[in-house]
Amino acid sequence: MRVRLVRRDTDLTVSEDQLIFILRDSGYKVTPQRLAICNFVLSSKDHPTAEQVYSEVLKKHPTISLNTIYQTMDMLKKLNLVHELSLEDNVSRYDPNTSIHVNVICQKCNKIQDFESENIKELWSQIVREIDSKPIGQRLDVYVVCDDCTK
Amino acid sequence: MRVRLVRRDTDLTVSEDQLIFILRDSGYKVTPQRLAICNFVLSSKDHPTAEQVYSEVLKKHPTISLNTIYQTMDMLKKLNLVHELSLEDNVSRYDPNTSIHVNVICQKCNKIQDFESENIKELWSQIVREIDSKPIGQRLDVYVVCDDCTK
DNA sequence: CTCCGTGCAAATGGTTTGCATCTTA
DNA sequence: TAAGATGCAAACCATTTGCACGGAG
Repeated sequence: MRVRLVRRDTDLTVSEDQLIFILRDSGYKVTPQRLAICNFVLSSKDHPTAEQVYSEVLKKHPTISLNTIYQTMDMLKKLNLVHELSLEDNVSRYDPNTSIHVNVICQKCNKIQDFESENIKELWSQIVREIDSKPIGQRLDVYVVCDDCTK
Repeated sequence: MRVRLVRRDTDLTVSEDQLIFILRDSGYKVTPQRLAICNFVLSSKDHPTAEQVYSEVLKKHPTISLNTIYQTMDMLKKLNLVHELSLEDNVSRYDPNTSIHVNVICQKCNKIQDFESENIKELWSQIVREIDSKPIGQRLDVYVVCDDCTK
């Protein structure tokens, strides 16, 4: 029997109030730019690159710079609110899904889809148990050719 | 009970004769530079960067260029004799172990250790079975702080 | 008022490209 | 001898750095 898998349909995004608390609590200042970047990235169902975050946030903040994007992504990484995925093109994607899941990545177009399930988490924990080390994170990729690219 | 895990102690490296056959068979010409690069990378227990391959091969081929390293690594990728691992520093490492295994990666120094076992392969195949796609590859990372960096 | 964040510009550095020369088959 | 490989140099481009100004606390 095949388990039906859904892609992250539960919304794991923190609310803006929660976010503001986390930032202040960690010693980061709350600025309109940071909020705009965080709102976009943390609610994204995609895995945007810095450039994609930039062009999106640019709509509301016409003077924002890529520098600020990178700094904010660093902050989000430190707060463990996003994971960074470096693909073979050596461009980083940012994933707001920080729970254990599988990235299904198209080898042609680099599109990424997340899959998670309790069963995957259980099986992965068995794998980790075999390895004699204290894991502080993981990355599980499956490479495919997606439907669009198969055509 | 903990399964004892060893790092790739079986030598999976193809012999030079096999390699030469594979290259010719795939339409690639056999050159001294290619053989030197392949010999080093394919027998490496490490996960060298292009720069590291370069400085190693430079000892025997003082005029070799980075260009040739990159081209040869592309060839090895196409022949599925190495996997490319892009880490968060956006520098590619090359892994001659192309069977299913876990990369144990130190977050501080980026050192990589491979772990493989039959049990891991079995558990991973169960995870893949859950995902409705035809995998053409995978990448399993566990992030740790290695012993050296803990000190 | 102080420190941190922002944004502009310049620098960095891994990787790619163009091209003339050389080598393999 | 023709197609492909090499090596030099220049280009590329994602990311980082330096720094003066501005806004948050």
